[in-house]
Amino acid sequence: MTYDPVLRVRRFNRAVTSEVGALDISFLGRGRPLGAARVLNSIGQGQSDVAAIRDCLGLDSALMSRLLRSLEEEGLIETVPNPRDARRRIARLTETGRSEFGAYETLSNARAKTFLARHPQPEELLRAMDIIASSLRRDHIVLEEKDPRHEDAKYCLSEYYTELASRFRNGFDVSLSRDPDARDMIRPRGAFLVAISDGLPIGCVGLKGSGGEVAEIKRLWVAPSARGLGLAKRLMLTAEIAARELSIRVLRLDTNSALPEAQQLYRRTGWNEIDRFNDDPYPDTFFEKRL
Amino acid sequence: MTYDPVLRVRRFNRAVTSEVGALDISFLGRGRPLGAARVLNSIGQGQSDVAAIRDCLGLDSALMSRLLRSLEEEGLIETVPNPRDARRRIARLTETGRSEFGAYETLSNARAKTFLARHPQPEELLRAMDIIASSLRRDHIVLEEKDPRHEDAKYCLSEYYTELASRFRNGFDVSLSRDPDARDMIRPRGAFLVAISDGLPIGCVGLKGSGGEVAEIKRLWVAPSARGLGLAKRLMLTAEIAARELSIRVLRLDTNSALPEAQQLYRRTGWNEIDRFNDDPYPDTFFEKRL
DNA sequence: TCATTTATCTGACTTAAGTCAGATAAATGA
DNA sequence: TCATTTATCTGACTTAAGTCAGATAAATGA
Repeated sequence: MTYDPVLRVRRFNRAVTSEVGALDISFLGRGRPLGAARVLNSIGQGQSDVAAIRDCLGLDSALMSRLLRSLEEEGLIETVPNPRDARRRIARLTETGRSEFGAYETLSNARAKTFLARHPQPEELLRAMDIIASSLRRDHIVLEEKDPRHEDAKYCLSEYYTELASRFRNGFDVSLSRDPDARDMIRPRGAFLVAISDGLPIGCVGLKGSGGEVAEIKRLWVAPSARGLGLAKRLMLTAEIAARELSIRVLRLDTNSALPEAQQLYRRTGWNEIDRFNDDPYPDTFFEKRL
Repeated sequence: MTYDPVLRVRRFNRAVTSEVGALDISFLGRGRPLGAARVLNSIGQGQSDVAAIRDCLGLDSALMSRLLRSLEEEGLIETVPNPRDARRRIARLTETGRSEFGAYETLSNARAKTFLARHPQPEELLRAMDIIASSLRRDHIVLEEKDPRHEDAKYCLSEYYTELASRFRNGFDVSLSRDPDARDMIRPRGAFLVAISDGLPIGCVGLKGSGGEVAEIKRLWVAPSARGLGLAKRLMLTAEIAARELSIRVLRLDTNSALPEAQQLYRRTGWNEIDRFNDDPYPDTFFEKRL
């Protein structure tokens, strides 16, 4: 029996909007109207092209111009013409602007911390928040190629190992598995992709090359909060594109029947089951795909 | 390994606020400023005391007065002095106002439906929304005494049976259990409490009386989305208060060791284990509490 | 009884946000 | 080359929201 979904969505909306004081990135308390604070924040976040900021905040050009002037008068930003198109302007923080932006960041972080501290079961709440954020912003998930020793990659891998440990009947110990050398997953031999959603790493895949025409797909993982969004498929296809760029002709992978949804994905996307091709203790099923 | 919770909360905030067009109960598209629409909505929702509306929407009295005038001029509401205090006023919808309020409701429902339809895995998303709404609004959960045959009570009971079926080794069939007569859970013999959070039933408990000094606690259930908020304890204590009002001196209950968190609650709140007092096939542990 | 408090209302403001027309200067493309 | 397009800016507005002081009438309580 399912309670009316429409009622549940509206209840969520009411809860979120009524707690807006705690949730909203509201730029109160620093004596500056919201509009100006939002522009300052965009610039601090790394956006510099005036037209891009205007677009992304949905501001009218007249309003945008005035907000920039007011931030300039406060000494927080400076604008210079774009050297490649003198009609356009580039905005950047001054030293004062940087410290003011930092103050907003500190305030936002503190607010998020207080918010969590006020709630029992913060871990449960966070998991739910992750699901909602990943789903709402699913069209803004970006795949970035990173060094497998990068912080975000290491986070994904550690989550991946934890998940294998909980799903394999006899657990999982990475030291018993053939852990690929990081250099085999960096160009020109291979690649390592991390899916980032609004700053949070939510998935990864490794392309482990050997220098030859055959490479392996390793470490395909999608965060529980981001499942069902088609992300695994996207990671695999992006890894295939990277493989083609590296002149790789044949891809192989090993997997375990304790991960049926992964096998289903491979079968549906042109992979064929082949004989065992290594003596790693964990996998029991092997696939190949010719590019 | 846990990713920085502060980053995750802020990511959620960005996602929710950037999707505000889909989420916010924004009163656009009916040619009326937000302030007036919010007041109309409050009145439509059943609030009538002007001061109460002002308080709950956080409006200044001057602003409130003007918003009421503008709604009156549109012919949507009428205000009359409160008969018990002629300084206060009571606002209510006119016929036109009722249909205009209905239009907002239809719009909000349609928007919620469209929102869900746009997302893959809506059930997963709804579960996460329930968790967040219950947690954010945990101080606004109300316990209401209802007829166990009421829609909300029936929903809670059906969820309760589903949960028992999944947690008991051999499933659960309510027809094999001693299902209490509804009249035994209605005053003056007993009571049935439903916990409502912003319109959604999220928990229940039954007090099954016999007309004598001994009564039973039955059907204690808390929705998965509302666990960890202390709701079970609150339901139990409220049931005890009802029992005292009905001159009940001894409470009994039966439970199953497949529900360890329930047993833990009973032991921590003054219940003592006793011998089996019925031949119901499901319970294996029995408790008593003297009031 | 009567000073004080309370709820609502009115007038006269301010502030933030936003709109619209038109100016200016640079880039674009037939 | 030169009409057209584009990005930004300025002036002159409007609208929504909100503030503050004071008025009015009813309720409250020593």
